[in-house]
Amino acid sequence: MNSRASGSSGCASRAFDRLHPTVQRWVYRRGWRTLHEIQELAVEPILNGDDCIVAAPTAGGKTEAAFLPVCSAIASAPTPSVQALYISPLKALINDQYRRMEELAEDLGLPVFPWHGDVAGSQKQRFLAKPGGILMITPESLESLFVNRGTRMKGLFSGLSYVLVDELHAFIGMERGKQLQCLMHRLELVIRRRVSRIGLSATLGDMGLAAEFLRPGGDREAVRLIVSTSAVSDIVAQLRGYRVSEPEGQPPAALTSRPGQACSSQGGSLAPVVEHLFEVLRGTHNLVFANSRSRVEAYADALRHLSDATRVPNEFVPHHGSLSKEIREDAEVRLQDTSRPCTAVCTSTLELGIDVGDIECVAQIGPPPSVAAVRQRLGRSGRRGGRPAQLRMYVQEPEITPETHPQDMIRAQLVQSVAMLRLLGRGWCELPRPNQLHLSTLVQQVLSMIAQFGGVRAGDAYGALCRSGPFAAVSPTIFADLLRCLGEKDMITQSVDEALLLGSAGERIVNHYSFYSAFLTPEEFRIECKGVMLGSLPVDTCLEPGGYLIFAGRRWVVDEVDDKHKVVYVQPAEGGVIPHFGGTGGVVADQVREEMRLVYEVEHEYPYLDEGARDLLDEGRREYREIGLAGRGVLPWGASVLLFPWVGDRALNTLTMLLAGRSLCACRAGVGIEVQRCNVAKAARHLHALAEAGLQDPLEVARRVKNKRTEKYHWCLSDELLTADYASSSVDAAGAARAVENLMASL
DNA sequence: GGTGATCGTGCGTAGA
Repeated sequence: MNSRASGSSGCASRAFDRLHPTVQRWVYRRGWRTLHEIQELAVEPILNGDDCIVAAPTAGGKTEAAFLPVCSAIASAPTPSVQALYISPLKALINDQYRRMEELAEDLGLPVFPWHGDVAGSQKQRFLAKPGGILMITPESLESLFVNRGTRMKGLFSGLSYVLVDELHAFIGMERGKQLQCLMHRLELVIRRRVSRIGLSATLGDMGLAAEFLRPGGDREAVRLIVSTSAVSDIVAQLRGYRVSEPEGQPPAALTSRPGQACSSQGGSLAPVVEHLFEVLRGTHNLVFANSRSRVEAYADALRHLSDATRVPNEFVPHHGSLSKEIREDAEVRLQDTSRPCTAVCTSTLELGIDVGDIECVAQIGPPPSVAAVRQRLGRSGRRGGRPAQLRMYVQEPEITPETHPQDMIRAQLVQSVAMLRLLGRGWCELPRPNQLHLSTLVQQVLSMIAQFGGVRAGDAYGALCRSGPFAAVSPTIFADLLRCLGEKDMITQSVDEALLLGSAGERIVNHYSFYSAFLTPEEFRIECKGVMLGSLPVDTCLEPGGYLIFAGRRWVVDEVDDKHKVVYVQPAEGGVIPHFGGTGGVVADQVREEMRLVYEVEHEYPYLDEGARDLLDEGRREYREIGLAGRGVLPWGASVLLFPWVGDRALNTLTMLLAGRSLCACRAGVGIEVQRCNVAKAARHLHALAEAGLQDPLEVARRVKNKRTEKYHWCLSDELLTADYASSSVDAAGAARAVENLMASL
């Protein structure tokens, strides 16, 4: 934290005066001359006990903005129970905040307890023996307290005054976010009163939605929005375009090589981008976001190879979620070490949480997954000294041949990147989808409530979780159906006095520690070399003894595969294949596709494009016109018809399902839909019929989808409930209707 | 004969 540059004498201000004298002294001792704007603004509403959202750029002093008034309030009225509960999505963040809070809390005589999976049992016992002050915890550990200390919850939290949620945006719209809302609500139910909630966030697309998330069903206006008005530093962006012989979307598994040979990625499609990264990033500290773990491995390997070939020390390290904790921490330490340059090639692991030090430049390879992600990633650069944030984007498009599909000819990846930069410039970013049922998480919460109380009446569970709780979108009928399903799977039983109890399957699940998380993690192999754990790979990866592997930025040969213990033993080698990590595609928003159409149709120059990118954009626009897309969305293509309605992925998928439901051979093709064995007249007839039929029932659409089991407790649900859950999360009937309208208008 | 394809997060207790 820097000292504030200000000429004012001391910190005197109305807000400062309201802080506890010990907190004031702590602020003086840090050498701060003034409070940050956000800290000034937060004091009053937090001391009033209002629900608040504190939004400010990274390193903008948000944590102090919340903790200075919170500590002031609770230090004046000590109780023998937790007074402030801090909830974080990351263990690393808890460790970080604990270190930052320790001294202030000690001055105030407030105990602070970190509590997560890596915290020693003895420390947890100390808290349970003498609870008080501030508890810093993950949602999963809080869930474990409800399950294992159900009867003690009231005593532990009876004096609770504040709940703080860090990185609020990381929860909104996720299963974990629904779980968090339940935990906050169940805490209030157990102590029988409202507790002030404070959400901390850097990136929020819509403050109203964030307010609704923080206090679901409450009055949005009652949530105080405390937003920093300090200018976000300027962005210096460059978008470079490349033509490659293989499409960028090529499965990375194709990047293979034999021992002694460079990976084909070296001479192939990665080469120009790798050479440019090598040239401009060496000598400084940077982050390169490569979108997938396979690509992180491919680029880290190629950059290491180029360093070796030019006989310079390698400055490039990989960082992603499948690498071991040790390898990731090594990369983090190297990144923070100012004495020697380092560039991390990473996935979204380095997007939030961990302090990455002073970053010169953020590079993005391929179109970013969302505008929100670019915003978050950019926040990692130009943090100090008011320098503008530096963004370098790289897009690779395939050479056009007679076989090239129109979806590649219009250079959609490049145009999507431009569209996203335009939206970023306007301050827009994606919103989570509201009103999702989240039935998998509801299953978890029902089981957790039974464990908490040793049994619960169905009506009480419905009241707590749905009627007055965060599952307001769940009707009594759906809830009753869900309980019936749980009964059939022996997850729950009903006692003679009608209380719900855990069944034998339910007992087994609730009593295992894996119960506490709301999300699912696939089974994995551990990758080990000479007793050192390198990381993990999904079990469906084909690994055979003698096979080569690129992992953790190095090359290996497989020694032995231990199927029983799920371990793969490897040794250093010269050859390698980029492994496949699995995963399903992301969701592009409606606004991004609409913006793409504008980029095609409005001849605007973008000064941040390099020659290659300008060339590709010109070519994309020319092809867009030549294949007849200007003002038109239905095109003949050989024996097929292509549809380009310029809507987001949910709407596009819904329309594809509706067309398939009319016995058409429809499938997604890039940013559009391909209908095989079809002509324009036939497509027009079907579109007309869909327009006539009006808005489709999302349940009818979802019913036809086969693989709907995607979340943790989906296996407990009936087809009908799965269908309802899928419809609420993935079907966009209104969007599909809009898509049909767009296409009809262009006919 | 075949095919596409994001990431990330988390974890008790009792007993030896």
